[in-house]
Amino acid sequence: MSGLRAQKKADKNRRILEAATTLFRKVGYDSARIEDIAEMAGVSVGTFYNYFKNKGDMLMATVSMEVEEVLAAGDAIIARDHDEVAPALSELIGKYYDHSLTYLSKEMWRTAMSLSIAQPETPFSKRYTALDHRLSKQVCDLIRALQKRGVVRREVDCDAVGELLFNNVNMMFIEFVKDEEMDVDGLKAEVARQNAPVARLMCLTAE
Amino acid sequence: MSGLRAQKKADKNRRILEAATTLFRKVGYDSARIEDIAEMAGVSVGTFYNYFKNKGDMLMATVSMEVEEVLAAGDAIIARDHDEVAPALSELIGKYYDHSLTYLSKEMWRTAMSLSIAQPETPFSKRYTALDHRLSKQVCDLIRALQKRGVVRREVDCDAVGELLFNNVNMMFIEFVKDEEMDVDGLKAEVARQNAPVARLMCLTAE
DNA sequence: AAAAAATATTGAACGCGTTCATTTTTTGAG
DNA sequence: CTCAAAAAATGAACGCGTTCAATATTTTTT
Repeated sequence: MSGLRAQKKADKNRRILEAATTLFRKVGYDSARIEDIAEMAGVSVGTFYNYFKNKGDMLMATVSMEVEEVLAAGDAIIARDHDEVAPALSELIGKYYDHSLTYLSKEMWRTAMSLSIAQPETPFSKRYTALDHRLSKQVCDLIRALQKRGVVRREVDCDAVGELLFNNVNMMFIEFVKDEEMDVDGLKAEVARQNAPVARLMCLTAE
Repeated sequence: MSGLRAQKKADKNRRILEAATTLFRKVGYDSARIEDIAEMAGVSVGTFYNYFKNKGDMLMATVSMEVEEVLAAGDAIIARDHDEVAPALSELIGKYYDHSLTYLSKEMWRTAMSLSIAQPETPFSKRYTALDHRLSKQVCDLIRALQKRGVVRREVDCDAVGELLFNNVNMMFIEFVKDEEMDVDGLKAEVARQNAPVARLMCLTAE
């Protein structure tokens, strides 16, 4: 009979997570009170805190899901053969941006980023940072793949350029979520413009 | 005598600002309570809120001072003649980083950045973003100056490259303030490595 | 100078995330 | 089945940023 406790626990975990994501989407992260989440999940406030370290930790589940999916999609893009630098980059980056609002609103992204900067020692921040690094590495991998195919000059340091480009992608994403007016297409266009000179200079063909 | 009110006001403003910055430096931003700041300034909590919109707004004064100074120093660097791209970039960026901890601690930077992302509609965030854009523009100006001198290829889009490089500088600075272990020299070295390929490709001489 | 209007100060109260001592439920041994 | 120990649930209480109705002070009007 010893599965009872574990089963209840799993059930509550799921109910709380469901309630939280529902409320975050409905009223926004800030306006969703722990009390409301707990009530919707049918537990007390104290129980919420037995299951999650704090409110911010609830976001991480969603952020993780988002980024894991986009990483998988990115791998598929890298695996294909590309004959030009700029279009390959645009495709990968475009995938990041297109997918970004699938599970998270701009407000939720702002909160997640804000938390990861404000409290870098928390598990939340560390997981967030780790996901960022995997994305950065993926851009490096794309450049390297292009170099292997002879599309990118042999002497280029792929990691250096990849990190540079990704950091720009990331910073522009911050600008994007800070501005409710800005849409994904505008974002993609701006980043493509910023990438263009580097993409061009990296090419052998542009010689 | 109608100057009485204005004089009292200016005096209180100064006292509150002084108390806040003193406490921020002494015990950190989070641990400095409004109650303590108010007490040290010899006013009530309510009065604090008559002078400042909120706690975060107090940071902006310090951030502004910091960035204004660094912008002035940057202009002086750009005004000089540079014969190579990488060293010129390193000097400007190095100045940004070297100056960054003059008035603000890493924790204060984290708080400022975090606030500017979390609440983009506040005056705080808007002023912060404006300062960022001026810094970004300064990097663009440096590239343009190098291009005018014939050090950078004529066909390069200076704004595109400048924004790209600055966004990397900024993102790396976020990593820097998130990591209490990291020192300025390590930061500068990493950014120089990331810049190197782009700097090299931009050069005419590397042809 | 007194009264009225304008402006500034105040601190108790509020909202909400978080904690923790107490109570309730579950478990396994005898 | 009984009961003591372990685990989980609970909600009142706390901390701190922020608000606001009441009070005090300064300026203007007469």
